[in-house]
Amino acid sequence: MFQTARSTKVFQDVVAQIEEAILSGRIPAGETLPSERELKAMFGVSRPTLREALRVLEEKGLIEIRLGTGGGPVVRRPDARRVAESLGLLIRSQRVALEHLAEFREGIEGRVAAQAALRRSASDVARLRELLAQARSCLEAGPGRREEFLEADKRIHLAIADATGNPIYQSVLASVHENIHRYYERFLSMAAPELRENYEDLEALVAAVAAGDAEAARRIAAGHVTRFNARMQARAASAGRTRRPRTGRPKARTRAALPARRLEEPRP
Amino acid sequence: MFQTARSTKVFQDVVAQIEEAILSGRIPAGETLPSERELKAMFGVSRPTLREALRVLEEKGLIEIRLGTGGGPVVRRPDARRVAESLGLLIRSQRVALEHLAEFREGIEGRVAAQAALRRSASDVARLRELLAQARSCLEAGPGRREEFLEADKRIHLAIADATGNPIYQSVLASVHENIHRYYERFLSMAAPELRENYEDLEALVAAVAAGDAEAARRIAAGHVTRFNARMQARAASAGRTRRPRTGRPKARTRAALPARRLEEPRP
DNA sequence: GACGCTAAATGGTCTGACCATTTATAGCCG
DNA sequence: CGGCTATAAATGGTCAGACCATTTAGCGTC
Repeated sequence: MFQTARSTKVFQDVVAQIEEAILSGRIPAGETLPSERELKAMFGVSRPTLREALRVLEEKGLIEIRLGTGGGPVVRRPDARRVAESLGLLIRSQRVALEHLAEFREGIEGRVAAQAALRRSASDVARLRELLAQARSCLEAGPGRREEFLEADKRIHLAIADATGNPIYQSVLASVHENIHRYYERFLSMAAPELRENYEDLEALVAAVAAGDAEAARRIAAGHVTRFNARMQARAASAGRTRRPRTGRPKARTRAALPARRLEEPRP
Repeated sequence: MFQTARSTKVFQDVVAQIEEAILSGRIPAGETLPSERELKAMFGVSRPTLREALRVLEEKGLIEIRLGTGGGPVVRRPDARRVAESLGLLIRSQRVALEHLAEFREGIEGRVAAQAALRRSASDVARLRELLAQARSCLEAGPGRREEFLEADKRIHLAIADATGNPIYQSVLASVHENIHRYYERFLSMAAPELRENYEDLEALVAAVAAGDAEAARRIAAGHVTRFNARMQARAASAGRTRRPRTGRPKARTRAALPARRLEEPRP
């Protein structure tokens, strides 16, 4: 029923103590922790052990390690990137198909647009218009800047999420877009008429958000995403079967032969 | 514009290579990687360096390290726990307020319920009814099992997310519930009438999902969550100001004095 | 055949040294 | 006197080899 209370691993104890000190606010963001040599003495552990602990804290986004004189472990405030990264890992580990991502996005973008319309500030609107202008110039520049257009499209969606003022929307939507663009790029449409239609959606969307018309923003965003997904899924279908998520967990316990070996030159 | 391509840190290179091997599927989940001593030879690095890399991979949820003979680094499939944890870190570091979490949940639960209604299988329905019965018995047992009732409530929501068949809904909703219960537990209502109302919502929700009535499911779920949030926020307000997220980033660069020092006995 | 013990494989930790990077500072030159 | 440069010091990054702790597989005994 219960696990052994005290962890047997020293580095976990170090992680826990430093994490607690950071999360409790005893060590504020921006503060530099003592150097590794000092910390090792404070905790009574060896340097490799301490470094494992620092690596874990770094991976959690709680500290950032700077080199050189005056460097050291600096306390950070965790941001949305960690959430996006772990969500991305989940998606990449082949448990999430394109349809899942698309469906999820459809569910969320409308809501985000509506909230953004209710809360947008003047600077949000200015930023959106600026991005829209960028997108337009990319579009009119022809095929050479189509990649850039898709990037601007993404930025507009993320700027709308920012306008909601809700960091959860920001990180979740960032994760979704990040993963759509990274792993399904080959299915994004580059045909001119479709890109133009896309652009017109965005223009209407920004207008609705700027006007504070939540219902219109919701409707336009939902329609935009639905069409976008339909096109992408059509291309995915014609390009062959989309990989389906696997189920179950293999129980094999053989040793894996790690294929690549790029770092094989030992130092003299 | 560009960063130096090759990372200067050896352990990052090791992380990247193993991560790529795992995510590309070359090493499937369940497989055990070579032992540390073998890996260190394969990559041409020292053991501490290799171990830092393994710690990072473990923290990412990509491997799990087992002790003893036949142990070693075992490839895992990342699950929602990492997402929930990083979201929790975001919340605990005071950048996410209760309102943000509540708002996000309101946006997603209706959609989840509707999708579940469209796709639920017989076994999903059976599981929901079972959980509902548990919740009811907890409710009728009186105050002593109210914690348990809230737990059952959570499980019902997660079971509905399971029924959608979309792993993104599952992990995102799991993360939200996890964090609501961990960090806002003191604001959850324990009053009998409210719990009963909660239960009745759930009963109606399960009925709608079972009947395949997506629109009803959506409406009931949305209302349920809205009421739940309103109650929780009322309690939070009366218990004092909800902590607001801070903005900006302190730039102070002094050395922090780490207060605690529990591991101070050096080994003999 | 069931049980317990032993040994081997594996991760966990320590020590101390040296290398690489960054920045502060002192000194030089204009 | 001011600005630039070279040097040194502080700090993280890496290495090497050793020993301890834990777990399991395999063997032997009952």
